[in-house]
Amino acid sequence: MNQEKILQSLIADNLVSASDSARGRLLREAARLFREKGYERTTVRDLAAAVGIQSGSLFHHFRTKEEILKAVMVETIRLNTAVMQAAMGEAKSNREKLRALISAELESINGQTGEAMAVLVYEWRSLSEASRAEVLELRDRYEALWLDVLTGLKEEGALKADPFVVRRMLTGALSWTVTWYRPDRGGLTRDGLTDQVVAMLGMG
Amino acid sequence: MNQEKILQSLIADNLVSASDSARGRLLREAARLFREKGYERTTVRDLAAAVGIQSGSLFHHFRTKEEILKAVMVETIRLNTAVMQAAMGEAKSNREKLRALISAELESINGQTGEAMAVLVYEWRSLSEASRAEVLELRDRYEALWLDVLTGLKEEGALKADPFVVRRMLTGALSWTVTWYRPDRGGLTRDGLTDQVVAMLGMG
DNA sequence: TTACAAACCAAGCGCTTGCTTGGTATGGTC
DNA sequence: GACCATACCAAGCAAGCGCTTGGTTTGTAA
Repeated sequence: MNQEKILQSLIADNLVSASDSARGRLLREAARLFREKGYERTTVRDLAAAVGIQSGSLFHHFRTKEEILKAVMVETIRLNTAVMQAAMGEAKSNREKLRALISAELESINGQTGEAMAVLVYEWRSLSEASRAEVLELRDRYEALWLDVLTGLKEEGALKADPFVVRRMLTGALSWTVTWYRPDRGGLTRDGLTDQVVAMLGMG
Repeated sequence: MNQEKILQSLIADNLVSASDSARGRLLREAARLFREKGYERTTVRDLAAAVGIQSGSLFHHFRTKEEILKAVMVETIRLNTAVMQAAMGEAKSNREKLRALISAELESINGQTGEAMAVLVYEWRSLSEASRAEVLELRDRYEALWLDVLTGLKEEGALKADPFVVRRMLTGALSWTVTWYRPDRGGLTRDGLTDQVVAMLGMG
């Protein structure tokens, strides 16, 4: 699988942690807890218990609790940016690229990295000013992928509305799916959901 | 103004607090602080300082800190449901009703009640199970307004996608505007933004 | 076997938190 | 003038918080 190869190379470059490492396991549990209870309501004792160590031992791996939150966010953006770039690489036209982006973002939000993506959306206020800047810079690079495609579609005349406005509407609509979309519980498949979004934009 | 009359009658029925009452002032400041820093990071000392009293005096008006959060949410939903019903009452067709709903929700999110609406979206995890149920019941009544109109449009053939899916996409897209839309800072007016959303649904 | 760093534990410090308590000022009612 | 409810203050308690500390176990390599 392509996504697996991307993950491997990111791990090799030390840009994200392997999920079977101590650090990776901690970050996965942290994402789960942060999403479930929120960052502030999750204590370092909760985090430690989730990976089976004492609370003090956390601070051997991370200097502060906030650093854990930042790591969850940074690694998630890195992974998803790489996955997006790969998904787009296979598409020829801008229409196909847009569909690939929508599908990939739905996968990010509702798949393996879903919990971390929710943390990214809901918990940015808990970051310090410095960490926020760092995360935002990565986020900007991710957003540039979208804007390139949408601007292309605008120039082709396929899109009438402002690319920035459309991207922002899509950000809200797609990230909100995390609160209601359950692909397992019958009904809509991920492809079906992607179809609906594309149709909503008048690009079916 | 019509909205003012609605507010007056809700105040008379004791369903929302007058903004010049002690309770109303506290709830307004609470919404501001909860949105700005998040519920957990806002201390009762912050809240008390914002209205110029001692922290202990808060508990003369509310039994717990959580009760303040619940009150912010409950009163906001009550007000916005009433405003929505009024906005829809003036519309004839389902198309007009949908436009009225979108416009009114954008107003809720980006106008006076914007801070409270953001709290409603971001802070529900901080509610106890009991409070959450109470808020959700009010929320369901609010959502029914949307679903009635969207289902009507579906039956008329004006809408192709599933009403539930469309409503959920709209919920995400519209509530997300709070993070980027600044009507004061030039550019898009509220009407212009409403136009773009309507057009996005193929109903321009 | 020795040496040493990484990973962890047990205990608890210092601080902040939500909330309680006992008491006081104010204004209206009989 | 006595009474009382409402709104508030000043002080602080008990619990929980992030994080530190000093010491122990575990894995690796010479």
